[in-house]
Amino acid sequence: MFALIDGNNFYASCERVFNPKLENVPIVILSNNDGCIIARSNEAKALGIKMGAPYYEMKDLILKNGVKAFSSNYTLYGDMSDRMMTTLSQFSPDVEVYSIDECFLGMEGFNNFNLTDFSQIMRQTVRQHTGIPCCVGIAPTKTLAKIANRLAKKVPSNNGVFVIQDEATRLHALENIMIDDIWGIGRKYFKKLEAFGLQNALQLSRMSPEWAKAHLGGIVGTRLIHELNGLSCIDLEMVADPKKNIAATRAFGKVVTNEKDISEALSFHISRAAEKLRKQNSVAKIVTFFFHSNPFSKVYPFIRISKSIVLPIPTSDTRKLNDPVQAMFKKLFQNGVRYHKAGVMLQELTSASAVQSDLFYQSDNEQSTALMSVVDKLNTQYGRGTMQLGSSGLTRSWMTQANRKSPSYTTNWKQLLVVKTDKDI
DNA sequence: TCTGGGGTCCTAGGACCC
DNA sequence: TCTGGGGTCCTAGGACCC
Repeated sequence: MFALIDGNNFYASCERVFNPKLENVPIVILSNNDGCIIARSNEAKALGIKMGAPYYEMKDLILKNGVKAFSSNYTLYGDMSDRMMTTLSQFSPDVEVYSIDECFLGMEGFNNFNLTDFSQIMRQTVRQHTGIPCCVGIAPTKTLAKIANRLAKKVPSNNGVFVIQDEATRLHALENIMIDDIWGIGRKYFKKLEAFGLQNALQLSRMSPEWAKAHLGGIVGTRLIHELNGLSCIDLEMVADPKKNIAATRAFGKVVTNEKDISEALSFHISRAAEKLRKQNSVAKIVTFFFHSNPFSKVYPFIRISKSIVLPIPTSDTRKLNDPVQAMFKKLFQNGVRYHKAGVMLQELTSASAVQSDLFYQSDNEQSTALMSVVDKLNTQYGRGTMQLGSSGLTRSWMTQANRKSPSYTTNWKQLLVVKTDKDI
């Protein structure tokens, strides 16, 4: 059996933990650059504010209804996530942190437990330790656990918990889940399945694995049918594999036209990506950079420039990643374009401890490794950007907008919550 | 005016090997 | 007239997830 625990409206709930005035008030969280709506409280959902919608399209609705909008505060959400996962790991030795707000627990050996009561205890403990409300779904496969979680959340009488333990419950659950609510069915497959006359998960579960193989992406579809029928095909992944790609990309806070700004942005993004790279103790063989104009513009043409550079020897040294990119960038930059976004991707990552040496080029030497390690330590201790490449710039007029960000209550001494007594008021 | 960022896995087809 | 069997690697593209 698998349990899936999922924080309710996670980002919105994180904001509420430190600002109780937001309780029962509609709130939305905006994407980077305050562009799109990426999380909503139940009240905001009820107003018809759509997930992923551009903020400006929803602005009227938001102002009219007193909806509070926040820039995303990933420092806060990441730390709250850690707290939630730490709390949950007390309940089972087998933990898979699936995303910032979700975690699977292995329920092997819990046969003699009343799983519904157990789930309620988990919910209460997470709420007490972190302030985050969550729901629990338990079932014999991960896909069914996802479905159980959905029903725990959707049907109020379930009190935030749903357990699929017997055949009758499984059939009942499947019948009450629409096709597009199934884990692994996205927009395209939804359309396709609809065309076959399929509406709910029960109908899909009765299709043959061969049919699924032909119509739902081969092995993926086959697995999905089995999972719906209670045959577990997707294991718990308790140890996160190192990333195979690392990216750092951002839209600019305003239209950028000049070479220097984009050069700075690329240097800045390379520094961020290299930091992530070193954190997982990897080195990169390929660095790709790109910059482009606004793909949504109806007035200006979409222009995208990108280039992949194969490094002579894999590295995690920010300078060795940045230098060739800057050199190539100078050759590729085009004047007269209204640029919107830039980014870098690191690819073909391998372990830093197993770098193949080269007859002509030296791998990262001791000085290089030592320098990067000092940079990382200083930036951890004294804050991001304490040490940086000069080429990342200082004023950064191109920087992403975040005009509605709440304080980093749990990770920054200067932004701690201040509790006022009656006297203060 | 204004539209995010970061990932994964799978398949098909081509080129090539013995 | 008649032309095998088994495999790898790479890339582009398509789908999905949060």
